[in-house]
Amino acid sequence: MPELPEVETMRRGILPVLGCRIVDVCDLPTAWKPITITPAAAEMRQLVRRRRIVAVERLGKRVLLRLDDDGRIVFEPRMTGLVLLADPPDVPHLRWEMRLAEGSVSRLWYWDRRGLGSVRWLSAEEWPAYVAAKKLGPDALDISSDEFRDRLRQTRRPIKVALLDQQRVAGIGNLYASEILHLCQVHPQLPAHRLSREQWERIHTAMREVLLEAIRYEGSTLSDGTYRTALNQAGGYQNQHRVYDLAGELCRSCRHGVVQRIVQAQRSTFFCPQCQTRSRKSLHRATPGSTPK
DNA sequence: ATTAATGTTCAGAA
DNA sequence: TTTCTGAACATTAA
Repeated sequence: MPELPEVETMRRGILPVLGCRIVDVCDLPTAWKPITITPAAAEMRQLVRRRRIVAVERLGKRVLLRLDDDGRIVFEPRMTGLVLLADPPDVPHLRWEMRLAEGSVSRLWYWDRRGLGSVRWLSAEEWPAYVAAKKLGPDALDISSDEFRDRLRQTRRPIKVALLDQQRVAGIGNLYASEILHLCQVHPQLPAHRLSREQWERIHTAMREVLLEAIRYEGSTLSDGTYRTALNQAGGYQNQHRVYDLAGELCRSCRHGVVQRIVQAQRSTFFCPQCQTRSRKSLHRATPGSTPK
């Protein structure tokens, strides 16, 4: 479940590898099916040994190490992957190791409990082709309001489902989609192609606010505790959630509605039926007594 | 003790 | 073309 804020926190957490030289990389043996690591160990080793790490980047939910030959090592954590500099949660789920020199850290690990994630090396030429093949959209923190609207309004799917489409905008996952729509008071079931310009503006603003605030708190560590920072610390944004996993609780914004859980595209959506209106009209801020029942 | 729920992406079906 | 479903996987709660 690492989404943009969690992956950005990983990126920032491993910044100490900037400028380091790669000594070696190796797959770590695990009791279960190996994760996707390409190219295979021997070839990967040849390709990255002695290369220097010149940038630590992120696109959507992926972390990238750019090397001095413009090749890239790409981590895609999917559900339970972590990029770590120290103190792995356990040893059995360590999947891959990089040894480093000429800097302040000597090891970087990829850890993945469920093993759905991957580690890849892509040449300078392969990287843009990879992004094109995946049809990855612009990063949620880079996209302009106009492009955001242009890309998202071209579907009849519910806005909540559209926000999860990484080909339209990259980085939003199930948790933050609910939080974003709650902040801007847009009903999650509204078809994307029917939203007003004003609503698009509000969603774009809320998207930036929620993601940036979640990064400030170093992401959300849910009750399963899987997500950790690069130094194996829990994030803090789970305590700031307004609707996610809070079904049945009184809405913290309007103090009127009860948070609902519905299912859209086989995923949980949480929202407040009182303040997330189905109307396209602009917001009339809830005034005391104006909304009986 | 078996079953359901969890969450991201992709292949394949409707 | 677009949208929907199921599989991949491991762990925990019911």
